[in-house]
Amino acid sequence: MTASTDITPVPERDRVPRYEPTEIEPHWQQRWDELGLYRTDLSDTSRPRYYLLTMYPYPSGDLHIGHWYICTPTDAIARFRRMNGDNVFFPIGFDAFGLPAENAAIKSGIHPAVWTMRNVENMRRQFRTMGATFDWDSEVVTCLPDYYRWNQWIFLRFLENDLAYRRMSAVDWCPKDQVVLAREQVEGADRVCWRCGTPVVKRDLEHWSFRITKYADELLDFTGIDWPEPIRQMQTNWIGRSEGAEVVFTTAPSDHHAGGEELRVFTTRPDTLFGATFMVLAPEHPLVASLTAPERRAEVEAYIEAARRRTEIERLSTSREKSGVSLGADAINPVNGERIPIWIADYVLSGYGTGAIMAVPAHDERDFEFAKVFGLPIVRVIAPEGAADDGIVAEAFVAHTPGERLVNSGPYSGMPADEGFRAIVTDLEARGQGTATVTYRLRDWLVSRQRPWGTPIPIIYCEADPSCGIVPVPDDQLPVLLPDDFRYSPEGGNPLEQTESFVRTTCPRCGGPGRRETDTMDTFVDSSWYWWRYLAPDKLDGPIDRALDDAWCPVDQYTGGAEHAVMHLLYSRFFAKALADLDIVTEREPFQRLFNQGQILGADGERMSKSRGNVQDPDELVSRYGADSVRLFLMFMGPWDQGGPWSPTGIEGVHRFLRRVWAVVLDPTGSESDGSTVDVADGERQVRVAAHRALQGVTEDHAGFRWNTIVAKLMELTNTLMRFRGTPVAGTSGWDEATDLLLLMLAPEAPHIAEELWARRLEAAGEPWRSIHTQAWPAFDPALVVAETIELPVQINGKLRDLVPMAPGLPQDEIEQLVMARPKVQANLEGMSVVKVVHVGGRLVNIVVRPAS
RNA sequence: GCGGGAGUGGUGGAACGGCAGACACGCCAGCCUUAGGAGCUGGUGCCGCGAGGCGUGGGGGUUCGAGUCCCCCCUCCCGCACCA
Repeated sequence: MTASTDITPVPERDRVPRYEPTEIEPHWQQRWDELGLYRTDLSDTSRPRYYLLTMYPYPSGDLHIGHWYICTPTDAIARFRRMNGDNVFFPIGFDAFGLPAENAAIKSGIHPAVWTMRNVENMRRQFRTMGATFDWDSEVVTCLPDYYRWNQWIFLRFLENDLAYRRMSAVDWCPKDQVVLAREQVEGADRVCWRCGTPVVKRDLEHWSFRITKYADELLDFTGIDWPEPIRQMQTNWIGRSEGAEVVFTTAPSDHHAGGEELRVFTTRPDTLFGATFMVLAPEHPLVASLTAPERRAEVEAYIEAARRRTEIERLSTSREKSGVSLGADAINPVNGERIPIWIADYVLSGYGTGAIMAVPAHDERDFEFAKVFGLPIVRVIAPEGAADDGIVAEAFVAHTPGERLVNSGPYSGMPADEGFRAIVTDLEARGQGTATVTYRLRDWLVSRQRPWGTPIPIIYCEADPSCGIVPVPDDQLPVLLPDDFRYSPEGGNPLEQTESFVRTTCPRCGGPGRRETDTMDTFVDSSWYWWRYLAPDKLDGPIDRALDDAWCPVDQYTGGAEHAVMHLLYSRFFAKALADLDIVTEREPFQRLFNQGQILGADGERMSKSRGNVQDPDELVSRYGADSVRLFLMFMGPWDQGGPWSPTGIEGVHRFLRRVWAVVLDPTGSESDGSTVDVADGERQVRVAAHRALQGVTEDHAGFRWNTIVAKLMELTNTLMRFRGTPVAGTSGWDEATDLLLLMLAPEAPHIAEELWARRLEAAGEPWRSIHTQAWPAFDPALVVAETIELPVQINGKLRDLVPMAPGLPQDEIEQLVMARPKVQANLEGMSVVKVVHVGGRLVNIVVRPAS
């Protein structure tokens, strides 16, 4: 009371609170949640629908920065679409079956279900800190029976419609642990089991498969969907359609072999049939054993054994020297009756085509190399126009050229290659020795997994009556539940096999004893239809609500990692087509528009994984800088489809930016000005122009998800506002307009700070609160974005020489007059004669000159 | 190896075939502050005192003009069918 004069009055502007993201962010997250701002009314048809889907995560335990990189820009899309008037549905869930839970179970004895659900709990909590607008009411968790029973239901429908079937397939097998190994569980160049170091072998097992190849041609057709070209190309190459012919060779009789067996080969070049100088079978080909001459048996068997240890990637490598073994038997070429030797080689795969090829070394690079290594004959049968046929073939002639003709091809010699192709196939067909055929590289989808943590395949093997055989579990007995008591035994194998309570059952057909199928489904089955389940996660009488499917699908926008370019995205397309044929859904393509963002790698440039110890924990960044800064930083890093190594350098920059936004909005009169006087009207115009130009750019950038340039434009606008902060411009309505636009533009990307500042401005203006996230996206004023004067770049011979200020839109002759009058231009034209002057739409002038003679 | 993508300052990156380096990080200088891992102002591709020259992984080409289009090569990333 007495010493009041000693107290320095606190200046007005010091009362502006600091930007404390950790205080405002949880507040708004809670508020949005309470208001149900992002719970989507799926029955609302008054607004255009926008189904925004992002690839659901595996519940590994903790969210890492990669999840933020996928989810937070996607959330910005959701918020932007809402501001543009759409009814946005943006769900999330968990891809909850998979290997890591099994590994944890083996290591610590925790049941995979317990481990998984604990992780789900934790990740739900972490997801909330993103400030993302997920509709949690629609969540699905695929390891829960409510979800996986419908995998089983769909499997049974596939089975009924011949889309699911059993076949033999080779898998990587650890002989010691008695388990099938995933590719990532096979380590090193010597291919040993990750757990025990035992060399891995290939083993043939009976497997369930889905008949995706039935849809191969339809999957090649991307009409009507808006997908990135590289992804379409990768899928197209993966499907690998090739047109050609299946040609029937016959085995020739020999001492050890009676002959007369059919040997079918697939070739894309039946026109080269006369150039086939040997034949190559895959080492796994069923006729190998009977064709092998006794004296060659030891060598052949050793080669087969070696091939079975190789990966497909190795076998197809073109950099490896070709290897192979002759069987000591011949085949007869159906076009000319010639005998050619039969070899086996690992570059021929049993799963592609017929597992056998006719080798035409003159016209196939691999066959050419093989022939060189083993000294086999090379006969040219296609000659480019005008080529001298000297009989020497220096390299395989593969490319098609106009005017190429068949040579050395009996009656077909002289024909153009494409005509020869057709003639040979027609003649073979007439004699029953060949047919025109289309082959695909795509193989049917092997869905069986010999693992305990997946959807049980709903099949029972009857042990009482052989006529029952393989019996599907009736729908009313679904779900086939996973046992909650299985144990990993030290002997290995699939624990389900050892769980009597699971395996022992009764045959649904005869009531006798039966064994359950212990294979579970590939987790890609779960992820091939989950977006439909989001629409009705609690539906009890079927997997998919048809009315909601019709109202909301296909998904308008799908976002997720490019590492899923082929498999997940192809399987999902297959499901849409198969389910449409079964009349379960309507649309045949699941995702209208696709965007694949890049991957965030560890600081070491390697894929982030716990085992590498290069995982970036976002929680730490959030507690230090706030979610908005982390979101903005991830968006600012670079193009979204690029990804890159993680480096926190630079997060300070976006954080500083948000602090400047805070200061500019809450404290526009703060005295950071340099004191020079400004023209208020001009300044007001400048901030309005800056705001509307930013708005134009930001709106455009949103269409292409160019977050980095959006953030840069908002920074530029803020920098402009900073220049006028503390000047009378800050009190004008133009300033207010610019700050409002800044906040509205910032709202999708940095939702908390935008909401907080918006609320404070409303409060200061005495208006009732309304969320910035329900405001309409503003429209820019076209009159403000056109330039009043321009500086026209002038080039001489393509090199920049001058910038000429002028009004925009002048006619070419006036521009030329102004340009030619410039001293710099004159100086550069000294001793030159002008060849021509190129005008580029009033944006640039290039004067082409050469030395005057 | 095959298929797809990417290489731009010290760093992340920007740039309808038309002013290379926007916007940031970092660094340098100055200001402000009792203080700063705070804030503000200015500078910053390389060579050169300068005029100017050189510059987008390397080499060729198309074009009045190329980071951008075409061909060859190098490096890195993603996928290759049981990781998800």
